[in-house]
Amino acid sequence: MPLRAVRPQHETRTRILDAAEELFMQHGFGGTSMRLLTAKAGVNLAAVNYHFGSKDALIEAVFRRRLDPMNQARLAGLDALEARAQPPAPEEIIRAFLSPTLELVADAKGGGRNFVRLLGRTYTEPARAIRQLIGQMYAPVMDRYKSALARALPQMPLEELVWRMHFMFGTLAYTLAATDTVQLIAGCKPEDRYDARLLEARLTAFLHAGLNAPLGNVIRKAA
Amino acid sequence: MPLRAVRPQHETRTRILDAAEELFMQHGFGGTSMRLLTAKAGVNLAAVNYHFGSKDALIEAVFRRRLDPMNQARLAGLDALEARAQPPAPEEIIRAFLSPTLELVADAKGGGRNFVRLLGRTYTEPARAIRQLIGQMYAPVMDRYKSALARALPQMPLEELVWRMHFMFGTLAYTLAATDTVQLIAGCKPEDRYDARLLEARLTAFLHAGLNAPLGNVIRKAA
DNA sequence: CTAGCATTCAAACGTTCGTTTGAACCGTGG
DNA sequence: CCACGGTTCAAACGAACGTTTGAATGCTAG
Repeated sequence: MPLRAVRPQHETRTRILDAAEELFMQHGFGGTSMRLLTAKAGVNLAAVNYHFGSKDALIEAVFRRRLDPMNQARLAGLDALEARAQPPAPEEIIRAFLSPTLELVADAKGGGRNFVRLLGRTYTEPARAIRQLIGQMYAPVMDRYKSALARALPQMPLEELVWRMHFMFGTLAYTLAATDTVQLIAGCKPEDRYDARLLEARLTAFLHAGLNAPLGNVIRKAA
Repeated sequence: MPLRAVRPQHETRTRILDAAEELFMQHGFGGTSMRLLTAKAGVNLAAVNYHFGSKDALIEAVFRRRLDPMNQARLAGLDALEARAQPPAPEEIIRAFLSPTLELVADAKGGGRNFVRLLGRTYTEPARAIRQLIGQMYAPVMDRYKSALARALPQMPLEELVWRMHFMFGTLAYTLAATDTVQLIAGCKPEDRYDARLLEARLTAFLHAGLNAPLGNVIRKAA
């Protein structure tokens, strides 16, 4: 069993996944044809169906390759926080959730940045099957983080917490997608757009403040 | 010049716009075929090309019908705030921006809710032409609100303000899209999902806190 | 060396897409 | 009454799509 054949064995798969990640980010799923995709990957048109079965299965593989490790890291980060003596602060929990994503943002060469932008867009994907796929992959993570935040913020009604997590998630998703549709980011220094450390500091400050916003108005209106 | 013909004159156009709004929201632009669209609208297949010229022009018309009045209302709201004696507070500015959108959320019958969800998704639309269209329609509004917030928060660096506006916009967009990809909203009372007053209270509290988050960490990291 | 297997390849399949065509329809003004 | 402009209609157009096919290729094991 020679070793030299181990890598090239899956090289075509990897080339397809890399090309798909970038093209899906640029043009969306429907806007990326198999012909364009295989041409960019430098493989035959039939290679996608041979290696993945179908275009839909390729889409799923693109997400699984990045999202499974990312969410595992999120769970591990929470495990580490909860293993300590004192209970984790809300801000620490937010950071544990954010950092696996922001590590990908910092990874320009490996294509992680492409994937993160793709992911940000996919949260609002119309195709039901894709939304379901993402939802399934996130479900255990969201459960754990919801419980952790509920323990860290015992004074907050669970329903309000759920909404604020939703807001936080939206901020992250939109920031990552970073399509600059509303031409805001155009007004900031370009080199800051993908400075992961700076972005993390800005996001954490914003989200932590939002999560801990006073409850007064909401409770009064909800009553 | 008989009056009875004035309304039916554009009935086909309206029927197409209504059907397009709902189908684009459900299946996206690429996922909505002209045949499905015209069937739902109860018009002939060729009607879209006759009345709008092309599918792309129809997409633009769908957005112009709702977005132009919405952004005009945003500008009018800001005018009203700035016409008063004392300068407007940041929270008031946020509310002036949010309320035209939330009025559409409350409009279930007229299809405004459909449009708002469509809009939330389109901020992250891969197709460049559509993003540009939305960006153009938002540009004057964002300029005015950026200036207003900068005056209301003189101590905040402009660059930081731009990022926080970006975060705020993301929160709104994702909340409106409300695809529940991450299965969070599933955990809240269903009737609250479209209670515009409740949503406005929750959003305003969250966004106001985020906008006024302490600057310490960011400035230190940026130095 | 050869048989066997995984992979690659060019070509074609049937379907669906947005758009166009030219005739039919119909209320209105001359 | 007729003729005309705006509108609707069924039918067809060429292009692009995802997928399938069957032969060619190249490495591996016996």
